[in-house]
Amino acid sequence: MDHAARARRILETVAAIPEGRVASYGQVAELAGQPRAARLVGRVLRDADSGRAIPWYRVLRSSGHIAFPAASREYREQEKRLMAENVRVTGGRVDMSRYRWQPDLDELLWKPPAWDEA
DNA sequence: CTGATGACTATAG
DNA sequence: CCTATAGCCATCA
Repeated sequence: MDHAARARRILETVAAIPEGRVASYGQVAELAGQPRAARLVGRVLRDADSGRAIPWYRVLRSSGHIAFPAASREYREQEKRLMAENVRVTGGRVDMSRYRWQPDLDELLWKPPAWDEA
């Protein structure tokens, strides 16, 4: 599989993340059939963000932290978009145990997070 | 070819 | 929670 194909699969995976849910770079890489290519996911998103309308903001570090510097414009943009989908972001961090996207199991027993404020 | 560089991650202290 | 280390993968000087 060449670079273009790998990038395409990564973008498809990111595009599949449902609204109100998030995934880590490593998780996206794995779901895209490329374990240990977390860094590649970041690079692909970097190269693709101009133009396409993929939900890049639904991808976070495994810790749940936004990958951009807190002072950056990207950081604020990502935080804003996530909150707009009811994804709680506190201190630049998202509770992964709560918003992590789980493809298979998910479609069956997940109910929309109309809440906020535990 | 070699070394440095990231939208990364896991493991130790 | 924080820092330090060591892997990781593609790109670039």
